[in-house]
Amino acid sequence: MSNPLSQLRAECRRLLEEALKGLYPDIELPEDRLSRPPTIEMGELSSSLCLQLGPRIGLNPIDLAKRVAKEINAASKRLVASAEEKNGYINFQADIRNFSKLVLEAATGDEEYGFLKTDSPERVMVEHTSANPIRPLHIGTARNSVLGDALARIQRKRGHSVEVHFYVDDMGRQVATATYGWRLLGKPEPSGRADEWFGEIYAIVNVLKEVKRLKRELEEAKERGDDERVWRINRELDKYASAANELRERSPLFDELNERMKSEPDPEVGIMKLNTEYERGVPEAKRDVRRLVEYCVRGFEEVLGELDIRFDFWDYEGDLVWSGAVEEAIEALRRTPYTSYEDGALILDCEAVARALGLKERWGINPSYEIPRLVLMRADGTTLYTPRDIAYSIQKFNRVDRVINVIGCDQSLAQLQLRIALAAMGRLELADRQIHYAYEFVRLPEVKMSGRLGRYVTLRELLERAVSLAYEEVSKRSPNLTEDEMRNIARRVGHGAVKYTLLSLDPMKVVVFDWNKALNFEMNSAPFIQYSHARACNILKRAPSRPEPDYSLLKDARERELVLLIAQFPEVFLEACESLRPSEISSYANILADRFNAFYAALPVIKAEPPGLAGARLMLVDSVRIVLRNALSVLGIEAPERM
RNA sequence: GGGCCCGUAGCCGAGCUUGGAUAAGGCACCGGCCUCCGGAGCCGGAGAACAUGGGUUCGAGUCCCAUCGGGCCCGCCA
Repeated sequence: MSNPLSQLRAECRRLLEEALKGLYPDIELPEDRLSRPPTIEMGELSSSLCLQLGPRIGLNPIDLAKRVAKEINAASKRLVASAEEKNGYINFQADIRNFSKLVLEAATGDEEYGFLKTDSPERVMVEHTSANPIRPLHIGTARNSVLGDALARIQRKRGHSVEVHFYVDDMGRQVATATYGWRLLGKPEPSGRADEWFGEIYAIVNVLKEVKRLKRELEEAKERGDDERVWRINRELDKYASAANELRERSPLFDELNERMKSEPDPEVGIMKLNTEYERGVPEAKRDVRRLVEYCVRGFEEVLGELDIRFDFWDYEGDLVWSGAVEEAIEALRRTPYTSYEDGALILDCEAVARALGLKERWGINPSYEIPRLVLMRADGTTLYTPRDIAYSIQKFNRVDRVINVIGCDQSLAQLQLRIALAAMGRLELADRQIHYAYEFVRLPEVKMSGRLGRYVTLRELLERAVSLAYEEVSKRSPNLTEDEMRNIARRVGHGAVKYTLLSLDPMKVVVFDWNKALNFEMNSAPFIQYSHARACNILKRAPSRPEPDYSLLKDARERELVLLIAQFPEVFLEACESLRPSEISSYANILADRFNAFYAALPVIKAEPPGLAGARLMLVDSVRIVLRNALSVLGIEAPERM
């Protein structure tokens, strides 16, 4: 397992130290992360050490740098060829032969090049997606899935033992609403995609129910002559009426549900009753709700499976309640000094916990911020979402050492309260080892996406469009492929494009969804990187032989740039892993593909003369191939050899 | 009202964790490139008071404070 750039770094560092200590024996050397100079012509690595040290020892930084460079050039070196002062920096030029040999042999000698293994493997859990079952997966939840999947893959490649969990939210009113509607219809088998079919039922019932409620409130407001309220309710009503129209047009279930709900006295009450029965474990409620949820969950499994995103466990919230785990957690909290009863409900004073245990300081929370209290149990004894999640967290740590929860940033407070509850129970160490990996939402250009109103671009729709677009391209560009091959490549390219688009953005930035951007197959996209990979494969396939490489001939700036980039990959992987940022890898892969294309256009490989140069360039191409493939694979994106 | 996050060319966006040289790319726009390994490509051009105002520093897109604009949260919802 090699990290060639770290070897170059170590040598530069040693040369710097020796030179400085030789000149100024008493000098103290600060940390200096050698960085890359602006252009490769200036060298492979550079140090700004003299800029820092110069003023400290009363010397012009440029003079100091010049002296140090001179010392370094006189010393004996292996990977470094020379050092040069420029603007107070010391720029190191790598020894082309030794460094290229080291890098290219490391990359081509290891199919797993770049995936540096940890010395201390841990058990890591990634919980991701965990979308509400009655809402089909859409482009917003896809961001969660793709990020979670990439994080899990990265941790796994790092050598941790990773398990991926989906938390199935079967307890909510939303699921009860869908089940209520399904029962009204006489519980027919779903037609078509189960998750989308139930999603429609949910949206329809919800919208009809809200319309009914608003109409009633409107009458009351009119009677009271509350004009402002009448106006507000009318506005709300408009919103639901237009959503109802959209649903009526889209779904054949609308009219039937509308008809049946008319004879229902109060759907709200029916839904609440079902919800309570489910929590208590009443057999009929359990049977119907579970069946519906399992249909939906299988739908999720299928779409995500298409994207090669898989889960090791599907954890049902209901099971936590029925097993007594939730009750146990609440009971443990009740025995702490931080809870009290208010109107019969059990309350956790989060602010008191934070103060008593110094949590604000520990977790960098603004000291003047007063953390809102958390209701642990309703007056009627039924449970709530966050307390159930507390019980879930405790269970998680029975299995693993570290937890990454990929959950929308709207859950930040709930996730904080959860960790505070863990701390209150004396499990501070668990709270510290649980990360809320937050991400922002994907918005549609005009309206906000809303499952409640049935407004979303489903993930399936997105994937289908991406794949069909990719198919068009493939059939145009590679008409000699068989139908099967074209379909297969279109799938990998289309899915790659969607994943890359979601991964390459900063998770904390709000995304406005745009078909053109999501289906961009040009620069800075998965297809662009995949295409570069296919080109590399093609050269290797066409090369009649592999001449003995003469690495000293890789003198062109484009070649040096590629060698350096390849050397960098292990560090990029490590950084992406430690900082939990898959976009490090996607942007790196894009740059590597970009530079490879420049190299490809300018310099011949197979026909390069002399043969030693052809051999060295073939090693370079093979290294690029391996690194591009590995970078994509750790993001969950495939790299076809042809496209 | 309080808290968290975001604000970089017409548009999209990297860089901010760990301050350092000329602020990367892409789209759109303009001009070139298939006698040579795949044009989903390459080369060149034009386009930026890094939201605003202070501060720290030899040095700030990056750190600190304030202001403005946008998103999210502050439920006995999930």
